[in-house]
Amino acid sequence: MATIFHVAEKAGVSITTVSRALNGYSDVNEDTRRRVVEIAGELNYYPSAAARSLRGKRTNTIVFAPQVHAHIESEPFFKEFIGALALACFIHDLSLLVTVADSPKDTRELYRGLAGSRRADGIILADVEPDDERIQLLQEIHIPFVAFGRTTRYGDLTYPFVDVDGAAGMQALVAHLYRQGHRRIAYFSGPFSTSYALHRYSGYQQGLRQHGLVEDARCVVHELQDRAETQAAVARLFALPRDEHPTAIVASSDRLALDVHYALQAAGLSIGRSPGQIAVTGFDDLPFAAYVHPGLTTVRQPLDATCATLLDLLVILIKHKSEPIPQHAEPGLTWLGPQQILLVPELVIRDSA
Amino acid sequence: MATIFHVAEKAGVSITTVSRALNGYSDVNEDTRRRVVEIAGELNYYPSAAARSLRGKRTNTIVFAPQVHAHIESEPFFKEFIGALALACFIHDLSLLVTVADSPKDTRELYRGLAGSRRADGIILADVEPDDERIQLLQEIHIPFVAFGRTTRYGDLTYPFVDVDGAAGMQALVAHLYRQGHRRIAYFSGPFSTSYALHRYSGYQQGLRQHGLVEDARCVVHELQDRAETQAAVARLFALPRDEHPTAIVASSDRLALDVHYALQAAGLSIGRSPGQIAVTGFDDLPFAAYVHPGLTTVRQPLDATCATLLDLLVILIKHKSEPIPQHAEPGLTWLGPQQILLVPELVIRDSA
DNA sequence: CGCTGTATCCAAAACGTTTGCAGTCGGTTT
DNA sequence: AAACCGACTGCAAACGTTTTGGATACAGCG
Repeated sequence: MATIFHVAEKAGVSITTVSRALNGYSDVNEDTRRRVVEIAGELNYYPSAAARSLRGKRTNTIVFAPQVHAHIESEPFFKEFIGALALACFIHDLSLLVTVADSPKDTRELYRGLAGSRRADGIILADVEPDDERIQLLQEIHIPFVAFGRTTRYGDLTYPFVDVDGAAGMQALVAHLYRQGHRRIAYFSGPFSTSYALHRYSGYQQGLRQHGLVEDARCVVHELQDRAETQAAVARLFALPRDEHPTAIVASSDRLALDVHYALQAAGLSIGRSPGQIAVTGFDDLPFAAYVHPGLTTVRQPLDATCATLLDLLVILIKHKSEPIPQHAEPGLTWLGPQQILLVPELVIRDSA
Repeated sequence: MATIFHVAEKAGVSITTVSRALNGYSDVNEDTRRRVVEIAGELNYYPSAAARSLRGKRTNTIVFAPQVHAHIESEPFFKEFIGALALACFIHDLSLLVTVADSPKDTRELYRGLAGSRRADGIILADVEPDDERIQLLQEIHIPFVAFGRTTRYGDLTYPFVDVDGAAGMQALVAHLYRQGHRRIAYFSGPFSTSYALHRYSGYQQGLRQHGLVEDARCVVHELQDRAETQAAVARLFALPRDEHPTAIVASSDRLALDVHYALQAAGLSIGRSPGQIAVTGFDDLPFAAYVHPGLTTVRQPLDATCATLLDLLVILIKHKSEPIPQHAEPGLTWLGPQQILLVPELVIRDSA
């Protein structure tokens, strides 16, 4: 395997010159550089990542370290997320390390190990919980990180995050349903152990208020875990007096919406936007939201933009360490704090509502 | 940040002893070891990954390097795959690097760079094409790798792979349909640019032959790309004379099956196992196969077993470099060659067939 | 008392880079 | 003529480990 020595020898220069030539320093003769570059190519030379990160203090690697098994609810979305993140990393010329740990204890240990072994320059967090202890841990450890999602008490703490405005998305959804004539809108939510579930629910509530509707406790179901529970909840809904049946069901995620979808179809109810049909909506715009019939009306999380923003922020953090961050304005993007960005999602109207 | 020197100093021993104590060598006093371990803990010491892999020749990292954008067809499955792979890596105590490249040219460069920079000990390939040039490249480069999937001419070449027996899966599916009374079984396939599509198709053909059925060219559609094409193909199927309508449609993947599902529902046709309904089957058992109504009958790719096997094989390859590989027998697992393993998939019967 | 064996420990080399500092060599300024 | 400058180039240190090949001390043995 070729090292910098081989290149230096063959080019008849010192390793210093090879290094400088390859790294684009200005103090090397243009002819020399060309020769070095050519020979490096011939020899198939690539600098050793290990040596490089040992010497310089950078690994050019970031790690995506989700809590797996935390909530099955969010799994399908995070698989999508990884894909988008990998692509964004490629664009930023970064390597992406993916780690998972089973238990919270493992997670703590994992993060410490990651930081301690200097395996990565920064961490991307996801699946943030309402009062997520990992954030404090990472701040103590002193490793650059950006979270995808907020704790609910983000007012107190300042830590960098990017989030999609779940409340705004839900409001848009409710507004859409209201325009379509719906007045009895049910809400199904997954567990409140992730913060986005809370934000989305509060968006639903705000949406109702904005249109003068009142929340009907019998039509709001929380902490839904699996399909059986969802099916039972749907059954309860339609066991209400006929004139109190909801005409639309808003679900806190696409996965849950698909469960609702299934339950309605299994119950022989028709889904859609026409009168007499039940409207169903989701959140996330997973690829499979378009695969059911009728297609699921939902809110698209701007995955590519989210990942790009996450990385932008993280890269800045890594570079500046603790210097202040420049805040530039951009459309579709709100700065909540110095390192806190909110992205607005987009309504995707299909046939289910 | 604590280094081995700090630990050594505080423990009053040399760095050699610290290293050996922490790595479980036998020639260090048990008392000393305990003290070292304790102090390492206090100091939050973790060995530098860079230094370690610079010195020892191992990174304890493997890289998953799929060809992205090659075929959208296979995307959803590979997102699932990453998740399973990450978990398997965690179990093997390996780090997982995920890289993607857009173009084949980038891919070549990416692989060379990966090997040249010694960033990882081995590579996991996926999405193997019928005549995949990457395999030759990797053999030239001389980096341990295992492919998930086969080239179609795997007879000639010997390279390590793990694959799920698509042909066997399809045969099981056809047999199941035959038992259910189906005699006119259509086949829809995605592009033949991936080898598994070929294997699955040949399994379908074998399945027909085994039951004395003959392939009807009008009922076999290849190279289906998007939903519009699928919808058109379904329409053509049911434009045939009534008594020549297929009673079942076998799709080469779940994704495609869901398109068929959608097309049938949109055409007002009923899907299911009862007489008069159209049966639909898929392949992969994506999570969403269970989310449509009726649930999709399909063939489950044993994802966890696949990833575990891939890693087992790769780890052996890394350790032995070029020594012969021990071949141990196990249920549900066939050795095609010295480093070539075939896993048998499992039929998952739901309500769509 | 010297020799061998065992249990423990350590110094130093090596891994492949990047970079601070110092050198060389023409040409230009004072 | 001396001093200086700019453009290049090279030496050697440093990054944090693991490992090789001893050292040291102490016990048992003849």
